[in-house]
Amino acid sequence: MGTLQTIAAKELGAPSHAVINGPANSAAVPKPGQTGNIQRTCSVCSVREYAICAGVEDQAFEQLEDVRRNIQLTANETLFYDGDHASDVYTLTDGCIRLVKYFSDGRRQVVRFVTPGEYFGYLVSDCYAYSAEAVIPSTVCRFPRKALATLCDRYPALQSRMFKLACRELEQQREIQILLGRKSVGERLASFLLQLVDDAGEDDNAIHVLDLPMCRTDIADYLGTTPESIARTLTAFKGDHLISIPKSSRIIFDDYDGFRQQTQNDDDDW
Amino acid sequence: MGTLQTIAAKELGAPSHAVINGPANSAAVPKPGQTGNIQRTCSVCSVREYAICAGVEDQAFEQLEDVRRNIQLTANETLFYDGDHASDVYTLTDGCIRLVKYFSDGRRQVVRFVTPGEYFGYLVSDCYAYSAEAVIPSTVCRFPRKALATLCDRYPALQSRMFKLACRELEQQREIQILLGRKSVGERLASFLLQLVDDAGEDDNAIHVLDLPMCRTDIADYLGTTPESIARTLTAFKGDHLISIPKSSRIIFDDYDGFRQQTQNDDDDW
DNA sequence: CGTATACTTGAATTGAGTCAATAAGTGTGG
DNA sequence: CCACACTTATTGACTCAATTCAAGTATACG
Repeated sequence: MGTLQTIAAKELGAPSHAVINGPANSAAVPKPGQTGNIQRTCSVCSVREYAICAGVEDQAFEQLEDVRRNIQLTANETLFYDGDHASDVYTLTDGCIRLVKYFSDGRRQVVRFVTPGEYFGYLVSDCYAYSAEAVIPSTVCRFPRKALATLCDRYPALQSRMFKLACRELEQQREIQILLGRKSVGERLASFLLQLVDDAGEDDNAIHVLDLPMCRTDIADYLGTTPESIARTLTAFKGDHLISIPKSSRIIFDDYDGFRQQTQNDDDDW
Repeated sequence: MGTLQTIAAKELGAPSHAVINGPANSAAVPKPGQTGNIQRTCSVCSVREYAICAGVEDQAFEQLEDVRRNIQLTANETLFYDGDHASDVYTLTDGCIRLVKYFSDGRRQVVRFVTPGEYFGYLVSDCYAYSAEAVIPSTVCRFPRKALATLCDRYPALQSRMFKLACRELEQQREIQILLGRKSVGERLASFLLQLVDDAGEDDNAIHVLDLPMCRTDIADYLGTTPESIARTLTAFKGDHLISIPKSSRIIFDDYDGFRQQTQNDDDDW
């Protein structure tokens, strides 16, 4: 199963492996595990405050810093493949990653979009159950799973932090399950977009603008539908004066409260 | 319909809360939190070997035993409601529990079926995000969340055990996401049934027989479809001589290998 | 043995998918 | 800056898997 998917991914013209630590290596195609010389320090890390690293004792944090490596990814580059031996855990520093599962017949399910500060790649089993691909140019922070496990043993706070994050992910995952199981395409898309603005938006009074990093196909494969349906539904929202779309990657919520209704109601003027 | 029943039950002022600790109390209606005198001991617990309690140091185990309470549930009884303060974590000892989310318009999504040995109810947030209802008469083991958290602090192995179980659940959850997002009703049902037999079946050579604890409506609400579609799909499988259904709750896999194909193929004679 | 509940089957309807064509971007090189 | 190629998004017409609505049948239970 995993094998087939991996093959499928590769047949689609898989891009080269990730460039690790930037400039010095960027021309070559380094093997995973190779390290570069531009190691960004944690002190300037944009997600320092809410990634795994947050809320962990100083000592643990320093040791985390020691085992970690930065990796740069270009758009659509694959970080790891479904079925690869799961040797590392990652935190996304910058950009956007899609975790995706390929079927042998070409169907694809985007399992999760990872946003900055979130981590991914931890498992019970030995192999990744999905591929990780950069949606846009991205930077991730890599932790060897073994080293992380050792640190978890030594510092229960880290273990507990990872547990909490896993639980939160489980809760999010259930939301998606509900979307996919019981909601119409319109409701799914509305929920999805709202989650994105609400996560991004700090100032509530500001005009609600959303810049989508991912394309329609990615969204469709996440929401269990097709790019055509996504386009149609967006057009319908536009027709109801709920949103406007100055360019395909930007959505402005003209009637934010009205739009919220779309999460539960689909029975309007379809 | 299961849906109406449960909603009705709730609106009518809720069925009595679970009977705690069996026989001595079974006539009365004890309040939650009250304890009875028939406290089954862990030593005879059927799931001792693979529940949270497994693989934990003796000392931690003894303390776990101290904070736990058994609770008996009758079929369709609700253990806790969506939105209740999440004060406890549970392990299912015997029976089957469905975790379910209700929409205001009557739609329902079964989020998970809990089988013996699994635990549920742990969260980051303060309130349960779903209701827990017994599918059939069931027994659960209740641990106060706070006490469990304290034990986790003291015994990292317990923490680590819970983390692993959460990760495994996350993996299962992803499988469901794929089912709901990209598979046809036939594929979903086949995957679902196979997961149940494979989990239950110890002996591989034996005839593959599956006794379903849950009704069609529950299955439909889990797989994002309708009871009618479930019935039709089962009939189709029967027509293809893949299964037989001596009674509605029992499925015999006449052509187990052929049936497995149905998880990925739907392009036969529909 | 009747009544409630769950399950199955049939017929009609529809939301969303498929296929196909057009439009709008995006990037490249002259 | 424009022409060309290429990718991504939108729109339209048609189709179909699955839902809905409506009986009918089986099964369990007091």
